Amino acid sequence: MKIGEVALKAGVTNRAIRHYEELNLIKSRRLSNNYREYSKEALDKVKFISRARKLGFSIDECSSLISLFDNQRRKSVEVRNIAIIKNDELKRQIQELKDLQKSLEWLIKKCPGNDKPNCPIIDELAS
Amino acid sequence: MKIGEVALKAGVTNRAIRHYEELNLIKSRRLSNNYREYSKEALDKVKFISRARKLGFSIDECSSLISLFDNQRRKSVEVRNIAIIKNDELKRQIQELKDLQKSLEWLIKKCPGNDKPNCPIIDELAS
DNA sequence: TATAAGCTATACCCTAACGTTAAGGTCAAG
DNA sequence: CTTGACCTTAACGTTAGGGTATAGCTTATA
Repeated sequence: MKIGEVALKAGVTNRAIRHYEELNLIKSRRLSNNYREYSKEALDKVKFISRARKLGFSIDECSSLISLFDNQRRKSVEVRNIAIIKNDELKRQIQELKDLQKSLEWLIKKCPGNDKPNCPIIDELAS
Repeated sequence: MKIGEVALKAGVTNRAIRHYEELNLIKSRRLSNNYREYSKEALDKVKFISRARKLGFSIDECSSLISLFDNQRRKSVEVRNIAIIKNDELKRQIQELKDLQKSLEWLIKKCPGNDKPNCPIIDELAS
């Protein structure tokens, strides 16, 4: 199948697929008119990448995961380790954002939000 | 004062200051040797930007905030609106990350993490 | 006074993961 | 024959600076 169909079925853009191909995460052969032709396995990989990306994995991590996906002699602990690292990163990132959001919320509550110039948010940033 | 002193006092790099200047967030005059010379007001603005960045505001948003900071006839509601938008963005982003993290955690729990190839994480991504 | 250390300048390349033109080739339908 | 949908490559834009190279200026030390 051609790139548009793969994109549609995997729920990503044509550009993303070409990008993954540039990075050697997937492969295609060429038709006589130079159009890319993808196998069902390639489509599956694009779907795999799409899901992994949505789970927060970077392209680099997706690359590792695909190698494991391809490797029938993989050890599940290898996959699990990648996931654990990502999970820890996510937890840390969430906490950072929560702290920020709380600070911002606090400032918003203190701001009268009227027509006058006096503003605790500006004051805090300028302090 | 020169760029190094401003950087030190504001807790940012020289490069960041030059970057802010390129984007017209701050200004400097030049000494006879072409070195940048900053006023105390400029230092205050760099500090302002630094704090705003740490609160999650983009450079573009910092630019708007500085305009309001400079404007003595600003309305606090304008500042508040920018902060509210950012706060909403943060909340949404946090929720997304939380959902991701929960999904990942669930998969990690289901994975045996041993020497065998069978892996629910891979299975899920490939499903 | 000469030299080294330290600060400053401009300028170009790099990051992540594509988005977005630009400019053009291919193919089926009307 | 033309229109429109789909495909191609190439290359710049995005975010917020970091890193590096090269060179000029300043200051402290030998």
